Amino acid sequence: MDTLSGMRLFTKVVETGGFSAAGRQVGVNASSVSRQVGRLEDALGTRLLNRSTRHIGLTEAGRLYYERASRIVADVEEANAAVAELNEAPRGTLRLNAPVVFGRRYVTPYMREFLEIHPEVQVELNVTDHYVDLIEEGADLAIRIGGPSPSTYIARKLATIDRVLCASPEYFARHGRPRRPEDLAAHNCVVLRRRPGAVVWELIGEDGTFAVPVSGNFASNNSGAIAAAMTAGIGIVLLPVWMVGREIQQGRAEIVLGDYRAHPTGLADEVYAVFPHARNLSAKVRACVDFLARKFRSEPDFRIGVLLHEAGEPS
Amino acid sequence: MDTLSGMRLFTKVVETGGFSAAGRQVGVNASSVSRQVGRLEDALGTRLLNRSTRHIGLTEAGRLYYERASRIVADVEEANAAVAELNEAPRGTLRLNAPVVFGRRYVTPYMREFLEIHPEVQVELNVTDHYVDLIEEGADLAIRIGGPSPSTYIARKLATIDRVLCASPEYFARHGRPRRPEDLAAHNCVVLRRRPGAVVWELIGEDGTFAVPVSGNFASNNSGAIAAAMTAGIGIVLLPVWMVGREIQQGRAEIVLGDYRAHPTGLADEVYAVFPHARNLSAKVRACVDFLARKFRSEPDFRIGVLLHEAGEPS
DNA sequence: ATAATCTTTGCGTAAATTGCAAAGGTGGGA
DNA sequence: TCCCACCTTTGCAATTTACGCAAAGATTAT
Repeated sequence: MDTLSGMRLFTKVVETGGFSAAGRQVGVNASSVSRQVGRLEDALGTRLLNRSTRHIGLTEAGRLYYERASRIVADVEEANAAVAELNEAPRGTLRLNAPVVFGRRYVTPYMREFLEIHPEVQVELNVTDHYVDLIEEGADLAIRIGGPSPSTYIARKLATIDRVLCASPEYFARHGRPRRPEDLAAHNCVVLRRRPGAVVWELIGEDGTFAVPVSGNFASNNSGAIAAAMTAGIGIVLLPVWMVGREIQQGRAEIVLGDYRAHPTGLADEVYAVFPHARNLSAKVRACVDFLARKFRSEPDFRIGVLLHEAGEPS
Repeated sequence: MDTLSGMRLFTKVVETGGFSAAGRQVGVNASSVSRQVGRLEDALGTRLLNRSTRHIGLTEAGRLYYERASRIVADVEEANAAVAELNEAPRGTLRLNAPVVFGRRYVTPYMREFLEIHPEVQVELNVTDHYVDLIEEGADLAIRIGGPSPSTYIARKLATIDRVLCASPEYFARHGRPRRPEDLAAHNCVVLRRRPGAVVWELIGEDGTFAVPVSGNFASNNSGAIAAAMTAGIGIVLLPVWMVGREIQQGRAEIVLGDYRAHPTGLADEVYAVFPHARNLSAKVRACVDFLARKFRSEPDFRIGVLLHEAGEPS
């Protein structure tokens, strides 16, 4: 039986001085009140109320129980209110995980505005490139690039980031520029490879989609290393624009095949917010996810457009 | 839904670190635990636990709620224990009502032993001959003589008190003694009369039952006044032995027709314990009622025997 | 790789609860 | 003094709710 409901009704009966009055105030039939209080009494093994048709009197046990019950009922309501209040608006500590480089560039800077919008939120940002289990870590939210996440979690895509083909001017000076997607097969391509196997770059242009098997004498599972290899002149890379934008603007890298777009692979060009289950999602997590999604949608660093204009190539 | 049960299970889950473990400890199916906690979360509108198949993690709201919930659960158990403790043995304040004279003679004196037997009981004795409503008065128990009680209450008969026919020696000297029940009709009988109407004394003897209409030039609704009238020599009375025992022993009254017993009328010769409803009767009330019933059963003042022996009449 | 364990959900049955109506009873007003 | 309004309780039928079992989906340890 529902002890708490019985306690609530019991206190109401005591306060209103009758079963009918209590029922009217709570909005249930008087018979329900009678039965619930009766059940409570049976569960306690004691009579709490002495009833006559006209008056209600508290037993000694009833007096004893009433004081405790009314406090308990109040405590429950307070607990509910506390939880509700916590979630009616973003509030509390948000434990956030993000990759090192991406986080430093595109999460931390935005947090200033997020904290201004939600003054009752405290952010605890944990940057790491290692995979951490959200629940074990006690984290609320993780920003992840690429990889799939266990089905225990919800992954919401925050952004798809354009990737560009580029290499250093030095490389192009020595090996020439590819003019068509197929040309890439003959170039030294520096690929991001997380697990053994062939790598295929899929390029989409006005003249169709091209899947080009690429290879080279350098590969890595870390896109930062790929970028460094590109800067070092090792070969052509296909990287998210934010990773190579600065090099391009500074002339240390040049875009090729700018008319083509890379087909998203989910390896390095999709940004996800990962958090435990969507049902009853806390307001702070929802707010942060929405905030980042909005910001990332208009983040110029994720789009190739600007770079092409600056580089002088037609989009 | 049963909020309290949900809270209890939620705290158990937190403490045991899993739904299955909690279920095993409480003795319910793990699915029930899952659903109850889920219902609680839905009711609160917040997720309390982050679950993976292996680990359980508290949400911030969960942490907040856990502290309150565990305290509430403990409070409820304490409240239940307090009430149970109050009733596992006679304990607490017993508010007792009794008639003035009868109470002074046969209740108060016994209370000393009762209080020694039940050291945790405090008795608050209210003596009055007025009818008081138990519930309005806040009383637990009333000792009543005779009268019926409203059906709201339980009336348990504690004793039936023998009544004796007697008058003062002076009266007998002037009017003679009745030898047969029928003789009473010719005597001046002092009757207890609560409402208008004829009074009939029913006497039961070895030779049969006799219903004798009696009358006289003095009547009252108060048995003390009847006794006083008898002592004053006004006439013959039919009174409970305890009211006239002393007078008989001191020779100020003499028994007649001692071989006959009065049929109980419920006017002055039945002692009741009256208390609200028997279900979930508190231990202190039960103890007191049982105690008085036991005492009254062996109370010599209620039996005619001793008086007859002392008076020299055969029983 | 396999087995064991954990959470969740579908499903059928069992139990509990609710509102309505009637009964039994009390107190105030005419 | 009688009558009426109101109170509490209980029977009854219908609805809602809860429970256990079994299976699914998934992860960890052997």
